[in-house]
Amino acid sequence: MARPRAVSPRKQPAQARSKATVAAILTAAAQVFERHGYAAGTTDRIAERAGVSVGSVYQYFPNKSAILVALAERHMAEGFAHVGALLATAFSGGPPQPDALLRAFVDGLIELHAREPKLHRVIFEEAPLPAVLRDRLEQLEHQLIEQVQQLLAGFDGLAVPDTRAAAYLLIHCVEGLVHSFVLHPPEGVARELFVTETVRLLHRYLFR
Amino acid sequence: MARPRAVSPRKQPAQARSKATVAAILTAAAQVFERHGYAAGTTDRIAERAGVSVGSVYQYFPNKSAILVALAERHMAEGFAHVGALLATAFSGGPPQPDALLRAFVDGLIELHAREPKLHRVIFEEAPLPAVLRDRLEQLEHQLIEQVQQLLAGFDGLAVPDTRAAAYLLIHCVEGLVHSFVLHPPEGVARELFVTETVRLLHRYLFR
DNA sequence: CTAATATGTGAGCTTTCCCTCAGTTTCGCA
DNA sequence: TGCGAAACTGAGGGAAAGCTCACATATTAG
Repeated sequence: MARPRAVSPRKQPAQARSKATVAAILTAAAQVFERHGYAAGTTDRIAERAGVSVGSVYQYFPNKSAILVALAERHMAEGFAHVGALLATAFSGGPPQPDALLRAFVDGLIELHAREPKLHRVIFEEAPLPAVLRDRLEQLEHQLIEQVQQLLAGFDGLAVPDTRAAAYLLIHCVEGLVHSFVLHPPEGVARELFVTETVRLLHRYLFR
Repeated sequence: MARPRAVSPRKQPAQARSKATVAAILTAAAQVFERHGYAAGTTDRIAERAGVSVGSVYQYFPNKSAILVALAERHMAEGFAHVGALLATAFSGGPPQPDALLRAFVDGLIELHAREPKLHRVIFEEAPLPAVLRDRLEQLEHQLIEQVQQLLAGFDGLAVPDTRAAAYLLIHCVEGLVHSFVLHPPEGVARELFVTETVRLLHRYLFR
């Protein structure tokens, strides 16, 4: 198990064929990582699942870690697109009711996690992400908190002493709840009930 | 990297010397897993750090996974003892005020996570725990939910429609929040503020 | 003191896995 | 159709990690 060396430049896919190969590799990698985790998700297995030889994998990815990074970037891009679209909808009819917004947020996060739940876990919990990505994630979280904070500041009837702390709690509370809910679906708590209760929790925390 | 084979029986430490060895191995393993993670926490490194040879490690643990399991069991035992003592204190002067109880709960969980935060992460997120332990954990979670549910049912002024759902939300919300807080300490949200706000969140969710 | 047992050692066997590269096939184009 | 470039192949090199075992040392019992 050689340590990943300095990232060497790799070919960019030019022909349609090679683009399909890269796509197949990423899809396969997602499946393999989901099933086996990162450590046991070998590049040979990824290649096999993609219907391609190992050599082809290393034509486009300098090492195994790069595959994970590409996957993480794709996952995050999809996530932001999804949530963005959702918020756009919520805002489409003028400033939305807080409850509608909260519900959209919770629902969106569930969809997001439910999309590739195990992969999400591998990316954000199990695998050793390069420092670059870790930093980027942290930065994104800061931005998110800032945005939520400003959103909160625009609401009437707010009952929190510190909007920054409130934004922090809000985000991590929802993230934690949804994460648990998707990864270990509880008995006796259906999705509808879960969402309703989560929204109620947030509402009562935020508003008087 | 050989796959862990069927667990073979190992010696139990009999003399004082070997008990010390086992203790040293566990301590070393905790440190090594904290620093390097599970996959990169090699048995050679653990042995070196413990000041013993690899052979000694394999006298008492059939494989690397068994070391993690022992560590997990110790971690969990300490955790339950800690929380148990804390709740006992909270109940020592008759039935406690909900807020005092919630605060004790949140504080206790923070202490618990802050004790060995990285090891906690390795055990519960990164490493592939054997199915047996996974099951036991799930069972413990069920019990915890049940207990919290009964505790809730004894309170006056409850404002939740479904105590089981409320217990579920309560536990996972706190767990998620504390987990984030300890592992990625936020800027601008001190511990005191964090605890106060978390308690407030829980209180407002639960009570009218 | 001596024998029996418990504990400890560490070189190295075996397996696994990342990754390379010499050679082959396919594609785009004139 | 033929040629250069792009894409692909897969056996195997090299290195790391889990684990063993023949041997050495410490402890205890009689």
